[in-house]
Formats: sequence, structure tokens, C-alpha cells
Amino acid sequence: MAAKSKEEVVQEFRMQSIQEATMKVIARKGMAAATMQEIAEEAGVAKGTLYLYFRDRDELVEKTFENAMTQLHERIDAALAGEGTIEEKLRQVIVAKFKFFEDHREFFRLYMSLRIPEGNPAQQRRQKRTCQPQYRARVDQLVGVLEDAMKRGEIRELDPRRLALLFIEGTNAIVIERIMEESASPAADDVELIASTLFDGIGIRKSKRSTH
Amino acid sequence: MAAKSKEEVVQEFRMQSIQEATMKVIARKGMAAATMQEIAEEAGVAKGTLYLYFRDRDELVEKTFENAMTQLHERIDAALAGEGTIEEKLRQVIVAKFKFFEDHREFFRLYMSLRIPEGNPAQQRRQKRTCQPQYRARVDQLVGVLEDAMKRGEIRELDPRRLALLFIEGTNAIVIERIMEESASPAADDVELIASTLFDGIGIRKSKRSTH
DNA sequence: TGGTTGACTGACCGGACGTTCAGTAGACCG
DNA sequence: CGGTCTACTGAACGTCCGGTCAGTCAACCA
Repeated sequence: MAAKSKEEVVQEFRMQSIQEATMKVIARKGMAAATMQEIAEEAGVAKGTLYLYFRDRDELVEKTFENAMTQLHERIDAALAGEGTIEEKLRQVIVAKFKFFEDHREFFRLYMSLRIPEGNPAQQRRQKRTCQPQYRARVDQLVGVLEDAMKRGEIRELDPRRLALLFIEGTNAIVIERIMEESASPAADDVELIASTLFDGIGIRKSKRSTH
Repeated sequence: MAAKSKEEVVQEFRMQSIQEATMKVIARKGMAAATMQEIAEEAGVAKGTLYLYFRDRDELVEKTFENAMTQLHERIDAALAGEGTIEEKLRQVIVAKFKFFEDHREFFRLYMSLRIPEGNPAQQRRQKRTCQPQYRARVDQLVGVLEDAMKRGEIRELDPRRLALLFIEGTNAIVIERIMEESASPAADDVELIASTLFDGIGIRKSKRSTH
């Protein structure tokens, strides 16, 4: 029952290799200039074949996005699920993001492109339905974690949504920079920079935060 | 000599109203779906007229972007030029950004779209030549200011480029949120949130930063 | 081995959009 | 007022690209 027929295995393999090709082409050309023709060539199949596996371009992009996103979310969930302090958790989230985008450099272009709705109204509706909720859900998850930490007195009381956005986008900015630089600078340094800035600030002060 | 002929005034007026239309349409439909037809309609002229003032679509978008960007940069320059502490300066930068995007909500869509190169290779080259340098220059400017502050002992020694990106993108994230929310929440609160997070951190600590 | 199936192909179609340019109409001049 | 000039118009053109579908061929079966 769990066993897959040969056809299913082949199908799944094709789907995945098409999605990989999609990511590569979008990474290379950008969302707008990634054509079905080029994706097909990258995947080593004919254009028509793409339509055997995906209804249309939108579905191909959407599924590719969701697939990759799920992997990122699993890592972030794992980072947040633990029992440590909020600082430890957030550090692990940063590490998870760094790792993920190191393994999936191509995905970043897609990730950024889909954040702002584009294309014709129909595409925008579809995008709103699938990509934005994913992002929103991510923000909400972090909002929950932050509210929790505030209740427990781990961090100051601040608008948790704003704080979540600050953290997410600040981290993304560093991720972009890391992707752009060819030489991978040590992730630990960047994690330290983000976390220490977030928790201690950049100001010079007389005494350290209590280590509780 | 400085006086403008009637024709020049009319020309400039047309150019500006076309650029305003461009921003509105991009704000409404997004970069990719903003067509020359719709921009022309928005501006109340025929499609062909657009080509009397701009060589092609790329130039129209590029000039529109540069024009708006210059205004933002003037405000930021003013904020950074003063004599205050680094914290005061950065607070003013945040205020300047908030104000600017409040007055130019439409511009934000364009601003975000152009950050990631899109379109065919030729378009990407053009975009790289014009938009990316503007962004880089902004980052570099902030890097300089931060290095200065570090030398003067105003803030901790950290990678100034990462810090600049953290600040810029973190602030942008809040700007987006503010634009999305219809009800303009008090800017002062958000300025305070960003600045206090950046300088003091969100951690609970025993004593306050020295107020020098 | 002849027949059947269906995954795959790629030439083709239709529509969208950027760009062009012959035509128009209104302002200006002599 | 007739003539000229030119800013402006919008139909037409060419290109590009997503999507289709008749045809191909390798695998499998009887």
C-alpha cells in the first residue's frame, strides 16, 4: 500500500527534476523572464511535457515554491519547538535560515519575487491565496513565540508583530548579503551579530544584560 | 537664461504627470503587469505620446524610479548631515523614510520590485546599472556613518555593512507593514520601537545604557 | 511479431504587449 | 484666412510566450 508502483516513482522523479529546473531558471533569469521553454530545456524535456505534470505556469511556480518552503518551515519549526530560552530559539532560527539558503541558493530569488504580488489580477489572486498566507503564517508563528517570551519576562514588552518583521527581514537582508558574497563568511559570526544586536542592542552601555 | 520657455514648462509638466501615472499603475498592478496602455490611460494621453517623452518602457520606469529616489535620498541626507548623536541621526532617518513613503505610497511597489533584477538580460543590465548602485550607495553611506560612530565609541564594534543592512531592511519591513495597514498608526511609536531595539536590544537587563 | 498503449514531443496557435508611424487637429504665423 | 508646423493619436505590426494537440516511438503484451 505504501509501496509505489514503478510509474509513480518515475512520475515523482520527473516532477522533482522539473521543479529543480524551475528554481534554477528563476534563479538565473528572475521570475518574470523565466519561460516555460527554458525551464523545459533545463529539465531536459519538451515544453509540452511540463503540462503533463502541472496545469499551467502558475501551478508549476506555486508548487515549486510550496515544496521548497515546506522544507524551510520544517527547519524553523524544529528550531522553535525546543525548550531553550527565546534567545537560543531565535539563534537556531537564524542558523536554520542560513543553512537552508546555503543549500538552496536558487530558491532565494523565487522567495523574494513572490513576496510582492505581481502579474495579472488572476495571478495575483492565486499568489495571495498561496504565498502570502505562508509568509503571514510564518510571521504569526513568530509573533506567538515572542508574546510568550514577553509574558515570561524574557524580553521587553514591544509590539510583537513589528518585532517579528524586524527580525525576519533583518535576517533576510543578511541572507541576501551572504548569498551575494561568493565566499561564505562564517555563519556563526553573522548569527552572533544578529542575535547580539537584537538582544543587547548596538549602544555602548555600563552593564551587561542579566544572564539570569 | 534660467527662465523656461512655455514649451519647456509644458514638456516638464507632461513628463511629470506621465511619471506619476507610471507610479500609480505600478502600485496598482505591480511592475510586471503595468502596461504602457494602462499608464497612458492613467496619464490621460495616447500610448504613442509616452514615446515622445521616453525612449521605451525601460527608460520610463528607470527615470520614474530615479526621480522618486532622489527625493528620498535628499531627506535621508538631511537626516544624516546634522550634528547629533548616531542615535538621533538614525531616528531621523527612520522618520524621513516613514514620511516619504506616507507621501508616496505608490512608490513603494516600484522600490521593492527594482531591488531584485528581473526581466530579460538587457533589462537586468540596465537595472543593475541604475537601481542597484543607488541602493548600494545608500548602504555605503550608512556604513560610513556607522564606522564613524564606532570610532567615536558611540556604538559597539560590529561589521558595519551587516549592521547597515539590518537597519535598512528592518526599517523597510516596518514601512511595508505601515503601508498595508490602512489606519496610519503613530509613527513615533514605530520609530521608538526600531531605535530602542537597535540601541538597547529587546533583552531584559539590569541597567540602562549610559546616557553620556 | 504485430498490435496497442501512453508518455513524450515540438510545431503551431492565439493573445498580449511594446513599439512605430501615417494621419489629424489645433496652434501659430504671415 | 490659407498655410505650415508639430504635438498628439491610435490602428497596425512584429515579437514573444503560454498553452495545445496531432503525431511519434519505445515498451509491453498476447
